[in-house]
Amino acid sequence: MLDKTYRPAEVEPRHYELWEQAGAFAADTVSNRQPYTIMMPPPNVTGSLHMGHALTFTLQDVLIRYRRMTGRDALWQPGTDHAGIATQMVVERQLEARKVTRHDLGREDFIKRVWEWKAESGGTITRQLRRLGASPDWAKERFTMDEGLSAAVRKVFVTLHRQGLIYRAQRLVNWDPKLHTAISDLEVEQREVKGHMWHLKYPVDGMPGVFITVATTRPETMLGDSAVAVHPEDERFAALVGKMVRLPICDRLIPIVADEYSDPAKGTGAVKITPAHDFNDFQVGSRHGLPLINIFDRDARANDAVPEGYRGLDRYDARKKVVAEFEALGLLEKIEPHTHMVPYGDRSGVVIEPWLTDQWFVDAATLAKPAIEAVETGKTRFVPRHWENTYYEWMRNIQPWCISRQIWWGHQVPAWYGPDGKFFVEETEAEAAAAARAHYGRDVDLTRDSDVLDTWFSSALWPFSTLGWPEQTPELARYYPGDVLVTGFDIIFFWVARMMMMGIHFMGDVPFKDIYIHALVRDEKGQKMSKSKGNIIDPLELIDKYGCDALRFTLAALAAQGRDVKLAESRVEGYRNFATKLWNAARFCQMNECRPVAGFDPGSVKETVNRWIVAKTAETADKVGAAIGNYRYDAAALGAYHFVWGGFCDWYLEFAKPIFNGTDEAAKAETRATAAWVLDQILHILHPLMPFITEELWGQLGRRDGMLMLRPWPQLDGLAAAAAENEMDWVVRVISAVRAVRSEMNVPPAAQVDLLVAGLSEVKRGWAVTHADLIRRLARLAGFEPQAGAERLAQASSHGAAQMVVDEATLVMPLGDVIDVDKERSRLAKEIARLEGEIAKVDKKLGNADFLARAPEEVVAEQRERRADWSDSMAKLKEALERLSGA
RNA sequence: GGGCGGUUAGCUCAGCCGGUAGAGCGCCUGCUUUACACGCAGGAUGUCGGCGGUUCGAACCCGUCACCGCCCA
Repeated sequence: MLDKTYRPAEVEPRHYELWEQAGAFAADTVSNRQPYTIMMPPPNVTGSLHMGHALTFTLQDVLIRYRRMTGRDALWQPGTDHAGIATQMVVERQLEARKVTRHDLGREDFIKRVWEWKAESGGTITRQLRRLGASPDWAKERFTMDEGLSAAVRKVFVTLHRQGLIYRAQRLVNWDPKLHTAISDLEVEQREVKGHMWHLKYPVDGMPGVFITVATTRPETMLGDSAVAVHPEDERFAALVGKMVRLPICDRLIPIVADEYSDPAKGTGAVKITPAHDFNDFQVGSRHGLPLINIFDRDARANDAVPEGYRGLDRYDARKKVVAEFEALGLLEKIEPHTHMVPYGDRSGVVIEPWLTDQWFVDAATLAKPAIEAVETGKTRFVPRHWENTYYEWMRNIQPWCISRQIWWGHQVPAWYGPDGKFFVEETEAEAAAAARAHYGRDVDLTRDSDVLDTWFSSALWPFSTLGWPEQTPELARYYPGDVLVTGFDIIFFWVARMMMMGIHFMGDVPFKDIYIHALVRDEKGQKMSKSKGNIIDPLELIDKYGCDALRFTLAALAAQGRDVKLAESRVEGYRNFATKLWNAARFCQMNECRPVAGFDPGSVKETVNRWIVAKTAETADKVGAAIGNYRYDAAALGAYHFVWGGFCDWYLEFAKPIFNGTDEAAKAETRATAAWVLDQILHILHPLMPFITEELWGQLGRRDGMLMLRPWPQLDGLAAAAAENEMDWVVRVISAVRAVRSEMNVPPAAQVDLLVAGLSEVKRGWAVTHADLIRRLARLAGFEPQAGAERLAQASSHGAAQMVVDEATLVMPLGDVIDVDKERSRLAKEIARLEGEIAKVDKKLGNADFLARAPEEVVAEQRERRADWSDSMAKLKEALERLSGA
């Protein structure tokens, strides 16, 4: 016998282990089933499970479990990425505690230390994924720094380099002065900052007393100015173009140039140009052939290119000194408060410095073209579709991708430098040596480029590198391209776009057919969860408290397309209650000996209740399956919830009670078998959403051949039963009507009252007789007379009665002294008034000639029918009111 | 400044192709009905953001405004 409540903590680890041991998660590469592939977006190896992971992996697991059940050879490819900067920072922080830097250790030892750390702590997130019930093919788990994946990275790098799509160049990059590395545009966060606009006066050379005033938010960069720019059509400065200014402090002559970059409406209309420290100025500089004066070192401290007193100052100290000196010179015109955007490194949190360095770049624009086309032509489809705009936006304006990073943890750039700086890009050192020998005509000492590649470079290869590429493995042939990529919108640029580019370039086909973009999980007030706000909800805590299935079900139910997921704990609690409800329904079935019957044919049941529930079950299986197939997780969850609670538990099991307590042995046996069958179907239908409780119940409710997880999804065709549905719906309506009136008229639940029914059609009279027992029971009736005549009605109501109308029939509940006749009168009057209102609305429509002429026939017919029904009901209610007047 | 999304019950959100506005939670009333109080039964609550338009008919389509959120510059 099942316990009274479901205890997830005892059940979940057990089933997970059984599944994993049985190899239930494994894809079957040699099977002849059609593959279904999901590439798991690899979480950072440093990571631990947060709510965003819980959402994305729940959604993926729902898909993969569903497809597995529908007979597909399902591969959910798991793994983690090495998260270059993040991981290096973790290990450096550990070293810091012992007052050691990575430089003290040296590169080789440091990397060894990172691997050690990975071995110890790198499995956190994959262990936590198991707690979420995720069912990827763990045997195929990969890591972006694996030998195989590293080989793929080298191959891609070398190939793209030979194709001219990777090149080395000196350009301004986003330099992180704390981490001492370049980072990509995407890793830069623009923050609004309240700063100042300093107005600096530059004396024009050869024109004593004439100044040109420039406005800047970064006065310290004037040390690297190589021009002042004004708009070519700005008359205020026309006379000055071509003149020189004598740069204060530096005592350097720099030109005044005309360039459209200068906005006459902004600041003073004249702008200082520092080509080596500003992306826009860099452009201006190259248009006018201006020198690039780099004034900072890698820490963003002033270097030797500036006057002596400034050398070694960091940028903010240099700023103060510059401003002070301008003031002392009388060249500081004014300071205005000014709010502007300042770039911050998303990892280090320090202000990023545009800095001139040698870096490796990918020609992203070239790779983007076919990737854009793939979405335009529908080879890859975004769901919801509007995300393709975001994708296009970025892809069509894509900039060269700086892929080198000045850190140690990652894939080292496969380029070797000869003594003269000439480099050789090869997959191995030996090949580089051979290339060098061919070039120099002798063996030379080569030095490998010390940079590593952006983590996203290796992640971009994930859809094929994990399958063995560049080897032509059976997995690669079978599982590429994937069916769907499930991820958050925040990663479209970082990752989705890059997988598209690399997949198409190297595999000749898109990496996935669908891209399902889900929203962010926010707190119940819609705020983004963050440590600083302290509003983080830990999925593992929710799992501990409510069970994994409750959390999964909640996330699925809230994952409506195009909406943020606003998570309130009360929702999780509610779905925990749903799990308990299911558990207790199963317990009830068990107590009533509803055991699965071998060879049970749901199509052959005789009892109306059974035909009815069988049909509803089939509908639900279809609906839920279709919803999952269309990524309508909310519809899948709510459809299942509604059927299980609102159909099976609330009605079917209640209908079954009188049968179980009755004497019709054939009906009893059939109902037991049906209940067991329906429950089994429910377990199947709910399994992708709630894998643990369903597996547990599956095990407890019968002797089974295998685990639920590997059972086929219910294919229930030909079980529709419209007649049975009409019949049972009517029974439900009658019972509901009686209950509502009892409640409204304050008839105590314990009071057993009679019910008389008059005016039933012949068909419904048959239904009433068939279901008399259960109507009596569920409406808590003593006597039930389905064929009361008019005089019986009059007689019964003359002593005080509650009356109601269901379709063509009038129901009378004699209540004698219990009833407050006035209250019943006003209740009936209110109901009549309501119907009058409805009828008036329909009459207005039907009285409109345009409506009759233009609306489709069936809509008009429907309105007519509705009117007829309502007016019948109203007439009956009026009669009821008449009868009561005599009381 | 450009783009996207949103505005429906107290809260969180559904609402397919335009044709009687729904769910969960919360709230109120009653209930030891032999599966379940993590429950049962019943109930109340709507200017579908504003305005204008299209239409026989608009929560839904179009325009516009307001507000909220996000992305990009």
